[in-house]
Amino acid sequence: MKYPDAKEKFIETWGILGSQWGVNKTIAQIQALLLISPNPLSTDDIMKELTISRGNANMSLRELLDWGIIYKKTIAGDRKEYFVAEKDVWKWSHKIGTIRKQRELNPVLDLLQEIAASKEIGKSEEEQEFTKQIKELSQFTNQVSQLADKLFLSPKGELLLKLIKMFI
Amino acid sequence: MKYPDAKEKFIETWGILGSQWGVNKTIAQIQALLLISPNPLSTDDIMKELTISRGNANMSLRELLDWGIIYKKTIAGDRKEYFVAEKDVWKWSHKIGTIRKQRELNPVLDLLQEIAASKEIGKSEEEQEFTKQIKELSQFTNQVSQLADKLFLSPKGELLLKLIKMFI
DNA sequence: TTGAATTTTCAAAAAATACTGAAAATATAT
DNA sequence: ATATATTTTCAGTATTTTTTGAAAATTCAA
Repeated sequence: MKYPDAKEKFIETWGILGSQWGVNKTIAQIQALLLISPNPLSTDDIMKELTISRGNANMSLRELLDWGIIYKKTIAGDRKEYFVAEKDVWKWSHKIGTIRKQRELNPVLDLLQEIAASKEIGKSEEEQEFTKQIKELSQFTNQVSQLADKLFLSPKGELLLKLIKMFI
Repeated sequence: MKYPDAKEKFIETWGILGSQWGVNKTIAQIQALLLISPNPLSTDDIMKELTISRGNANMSLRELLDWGIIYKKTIAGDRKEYFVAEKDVWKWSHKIGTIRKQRELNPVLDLLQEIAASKEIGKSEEEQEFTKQIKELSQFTNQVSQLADKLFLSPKGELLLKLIKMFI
């Protein structure tokens, strides 16, 4: 596969992957584009490359900035704003993971814990099964969550991955 | 929180979580409903409980069956089909993880490897940066993927989680 | 200041996704 | 075989999500 095809296919595929996992396609594609770009790109560059509107580009860039996985960059003597991606895979995946865990998973974990701890739920077969399942789910997700936190908090990842490999 | 509220909130929240992660809301809600139900439920039970159409219930149930996280159950002397959830958290999350990895992640991993190995990509600054980023991404995802496989392959999870905790 | 360049906003349009409901197909009892 | 219960299908509809594009706001150089 030659470069232009490989590039297009990568951006396209990254967009599809995003949308399958709840990330807007354009947002994922802009990240992909900036990830592989050796220099900062302006909004116009991005609009042209992905054939999207200014509004869409602007909103998507803002979201990527909010996630902290792209940065603004000014170029001397140029009024336009330019953007660069955080290129360290570990850093940006860490940020995405942390934010999504906090925004989307934590509310569920909190609800599970609240229900699991509730004294108001009775002893009928139905309510017992409910409590049992919620407790198991709560315990399981806490374990996974802890593991994720520890993975993410470890400085680089490679280290831990190697460590884990050793023990399996 | 009393049982009916807790139940409703759990099903609702599980549906929201699903849709944030690319799983149809109804499908997630049906799984939630079956997870906490002490007895098998019929299509009509599910339709009534979630106020959804027969068509929707049928299609969603089929998908959950395809994933292997719910099962059909017949009740003697009753013509209707009933459904039960796989209740072991480790088992059903393992199945979901495996299927989604295979369907959605593997194509991306394959593409990354193909590009990373391509001899057709040149030496311009742009193409070098491209190859570099693809290689890093490929290496990183392979590590994560291997870790995930090993986690999922370990018989129960608890074991490994404890092991990991020990070494952190 | 003024005005041109640039960015932001957001109502409206388009696209993607999910859901309904009734007809068709299938299964089962008599 | 026939009638009845049950399940499946899918065209049409509704809903949600995404995108556009042009007006408003902002920035900045002269």
